[in-house]
Amino acid sequence: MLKGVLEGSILEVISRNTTYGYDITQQLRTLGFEDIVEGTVYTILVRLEKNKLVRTEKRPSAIGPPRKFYSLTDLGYKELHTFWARWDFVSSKINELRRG
Amino acid sequence: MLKGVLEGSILEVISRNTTYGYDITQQLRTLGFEDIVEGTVYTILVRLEKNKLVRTEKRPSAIGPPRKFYSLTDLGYKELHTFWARWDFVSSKINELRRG
DNA sequence: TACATCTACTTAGTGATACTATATAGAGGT
DNA sequence: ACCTCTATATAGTATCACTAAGTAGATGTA
Repeated sequence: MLKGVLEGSILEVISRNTTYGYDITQQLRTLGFEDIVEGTVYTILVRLEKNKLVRTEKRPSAIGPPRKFYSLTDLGYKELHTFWARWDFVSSKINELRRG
Repeated sequence: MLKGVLEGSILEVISRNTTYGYDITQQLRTLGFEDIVEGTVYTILVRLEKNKLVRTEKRPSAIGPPRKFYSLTDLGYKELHTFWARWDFVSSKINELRRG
C-alpha cells in the first residue's frame, strides 16, 4: 500500500540536484532517517536505474573513489509526481481515520 | 520503513469498536482505500492474533455465517500507540523533505 | 611501510508486509 | 437449482527494505 516511500524520497532528493548514492544516504540521515545505511540506498538506486527513472554519470572525486551521479529521467519526474499524489492521498486518509 | 501502515489502520479501526473482518474491510473501503480486499485484511488479522495484539470471539450472525469479532489486547493498544508515534515521525519527515 | 579511516559502490541473501487467487460456507431471494 | 451477499481461510507470489559482507580510492599517521 505505501510501498515506495523511501524510493519516492530518493527520487525527490535527486530531483533537487544531481547527486550520488553516498551523499543521498547522508542527506536522508540528516533529514532524520538516522538508521538508513548505504546498502539500502544503493539497492533502491539499482532498481531506479533498471526501471529507467534515473540516468547515471560517473565523475572522479578528489577525496575518494569515483562517484556515480544520478539525475531523473522524464519517466522519473512522472513517477515522482505520482508518488506525491499517492502520498497525499494515503496520508490524508490515514489522518482522517485517526480523527475518526 | 513504513511497514505496518495497514496493520496500524486495522488496529485503529478495531480500537474504535469490537468488529469483524468483513466489516473492517468495508470500513476501510468507505474510508477511501477502495481496492482493499478481504484476503488482505484476513491475513493481517491472523498476524495480529498470532502476535497477541487482538483477541477474538465468535458470534452468530442473522444474515450469514458466524462472525469473528476482534478487540485489542493491552499489547494491541500499546502497539497502536507506537504506530501513531511512528506515523507522526515518518510523515513529518516526509513533509519536511517535500518542502525542502 | 603498514594500517586505520573516511569516502564510495556492489550485491547475495533474508525478512516483513501486502496482494492474488481460490476455496468454503451460511442465509435469502428468484 | 441458482445467484448474490455475507463471511472466513489460506497457499502462493511480489515488492520492498534491511542485513551483511565485500571491494576499492584517497588521506593521515604510527
